[in-house]
Amino acid sequence: MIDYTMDDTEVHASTAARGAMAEDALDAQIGYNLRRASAFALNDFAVELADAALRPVTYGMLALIDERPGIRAAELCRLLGMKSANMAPLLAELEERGLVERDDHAEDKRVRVLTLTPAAREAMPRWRQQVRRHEDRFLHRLTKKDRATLLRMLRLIWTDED
Amino acid sequence: MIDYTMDDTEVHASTAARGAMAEDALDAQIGYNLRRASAFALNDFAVELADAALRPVTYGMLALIDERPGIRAAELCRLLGMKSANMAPLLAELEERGLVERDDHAEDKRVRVLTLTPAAREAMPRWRQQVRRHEDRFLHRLTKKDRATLLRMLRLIWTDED
DNA sequence: TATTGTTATACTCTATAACTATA
DNA sequence: TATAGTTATAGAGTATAACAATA
Repeated sequence: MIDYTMDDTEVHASTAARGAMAEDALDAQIGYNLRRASAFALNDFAVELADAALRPVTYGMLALIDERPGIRAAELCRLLGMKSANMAPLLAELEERGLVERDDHAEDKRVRVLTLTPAAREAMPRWRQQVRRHEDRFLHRLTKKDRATLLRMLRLIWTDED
Repeated sequence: MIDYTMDDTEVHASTAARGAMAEDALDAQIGYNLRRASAFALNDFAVELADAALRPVTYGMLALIDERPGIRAAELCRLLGMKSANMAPLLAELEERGLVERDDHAEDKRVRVLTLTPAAREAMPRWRQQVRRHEDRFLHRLTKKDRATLLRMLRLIWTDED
């Protein structure tokens, strides 16, 4: 059993003097550190995928369409936690760039069915490799075991399953 | 030496068919899950602190000024990872709302020295309690030990120390 | 009536550039 | 020259509202 109790000497003098707990320090808040870590990773992603002109959101869309070819736009929204109002212009951009195809559904005329173009399918392995490099870079201080633990905990935060 | 080979049974059929590794699945990427978890927490923060009209960024500013009264604006920027160009209007907003005081530095006339107003100092304990409630809510599926581990790993991602 | 997808619009956060006042 | 702070502006992400077409 590991003891994670905060050492009182780590409490900033001025906060302790006013009775605020170490638990309340901004540095001790997971939400704050989650936001900083996410911002750090987003920034690193932008650097690594700059030449591909892919941002985390657009890469996520491509990756999921590649994993589930023929997926509906509404389903893509649901899986990525996006509003369809925000998805529409991004799909238009990816279609314009020749990466995504939007086809009519056979039975339901409201539905748009999504697939990657051959060009995008061909590029995906290289983009995936860049993402792997990006992850290895911003996670370089975490062991493989750490990373698996982190992944599990992050999923516990935002998903309902497991 | 640890074996990091992915179990083939976890590979989604359609991706495995095209030779993509499970490691490459969007769901398996820490960056993606970090972004989703952070977005989830940000949203929950907004709900909990809506009545106080505080967002994560403005709360962070108040919390740090409270921890380090008399801090310089430039130092606040550095600690929070913000550009001074973005900090300025937020400080103006908080001053306008009677929460922050901006005073001239005694020796260096360029510097603005920041303190909480008595009203803000009085309100901080309630806001801190709301933040604790928020953290307990979005982290309810993580044990205390999990949370300490998560905190450590998030810091390893975005900070240089430790 | 409900769902799919779209357009329009607004807000927050972040980024760069240009500027001033001061060191 | 360099630093502290400000203003202006633009981009990316996300939110709601309103709408047309279809189920």
